[in-house]
Amino acid sequence: MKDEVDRLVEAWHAERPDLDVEPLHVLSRVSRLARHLDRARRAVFAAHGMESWEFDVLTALRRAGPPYELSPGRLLRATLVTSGTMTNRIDRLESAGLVRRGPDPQDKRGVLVRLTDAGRTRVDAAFADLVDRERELLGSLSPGDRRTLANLLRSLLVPFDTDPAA
Amino acid sequence: MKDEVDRLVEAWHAERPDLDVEPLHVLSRVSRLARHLDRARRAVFAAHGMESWEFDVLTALRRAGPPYELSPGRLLRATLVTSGTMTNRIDRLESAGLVRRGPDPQDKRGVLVRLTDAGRTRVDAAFADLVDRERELLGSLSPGDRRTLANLLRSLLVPFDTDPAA
DNA sequence: CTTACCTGTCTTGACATCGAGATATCGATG
DNA sequence: CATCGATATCTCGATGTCAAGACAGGTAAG
Repeated sequence: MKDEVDRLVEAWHAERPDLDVEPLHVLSRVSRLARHLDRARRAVFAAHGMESWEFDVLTALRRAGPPYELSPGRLLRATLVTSGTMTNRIDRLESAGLVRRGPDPQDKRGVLVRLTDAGRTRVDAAFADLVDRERELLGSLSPGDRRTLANLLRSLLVPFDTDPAA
Repeated sequence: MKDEVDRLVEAWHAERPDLDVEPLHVLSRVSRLARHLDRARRAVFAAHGMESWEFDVLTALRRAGPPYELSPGRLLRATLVTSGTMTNRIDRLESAGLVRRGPDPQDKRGVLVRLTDAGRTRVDAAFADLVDRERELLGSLSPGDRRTLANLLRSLLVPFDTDPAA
């Protein structure tokens, strides 16, 4: 069974036989799969009247555990967006009543963003549906394959997660 | 060795012990890796005075082989963007002299976008550097691991590439 | 205690993308 | 050959994101 990336690599091989394009087999698939995943997730969130970016921020707070509170700095590192983007996201989530901003008692420059009860209810429902949908998408893989895949991906990810300059 | 996703899964397990969050081990890694990859690619393209979106379009044309010509419709399906986005991209690439629009002799509704010589030179140089950089990023994996990883990713990708509704 | 640098958050301006709709043409059907 | 749905491309308005910089508060060294 071939996918689009197989066709892509064949085309490159024909056009640039001087190059070894083997890395594309892994990394182009990662990018394309991520793109498809985004769409699938968007569909799940839409059923909860939620956007992907809202989900990203709310889950980061939810994962933190009680009192569901993180600084904007920690949120932007958790979601891999810039500070300007995070300010904008928090503004809108606050308007929607899903989070609330408060001062950081330890650092007068700082702010703490806390999940409201309404926010927690919303994110819990959406997350449960998301995990279900993702399990479907993994349906073609055996449990052993899933572990193998996760381990291989981890070894690619570790350099990025340990060295922010990579 | 743990990565951010291991920490993420542990946090979810502590907060939502009622859910089986095992799918995240694979799919969250795919998304996060794709995000890091985007940044790495951006850095490579910047060395060629090129943006990621330019590269995406130009490589699609380059891969097509002589005469390096595709319709906007084929280009948008190859790059997974909407038609409005593709119109905008072609406009700017045409202004930059990297592609040229012409009529489709077979279909009066249609347009054919062709790579100029300048465009071909630019994309060939950037692509060679990109493959080199990607090979570095795969450095931690043995050739066998790379094949395994590529095969597992393919099996996740096939449903999307065969059934556009997925 | 004060100078100089670093950190955390927010502001601003530019811009690429999306989504819906408009227009023109194709192709199949009767 | 007329009709009608499908297809190809483009237009337009709204919006989320980024990059760079502003600003206030922290932090360490002299």
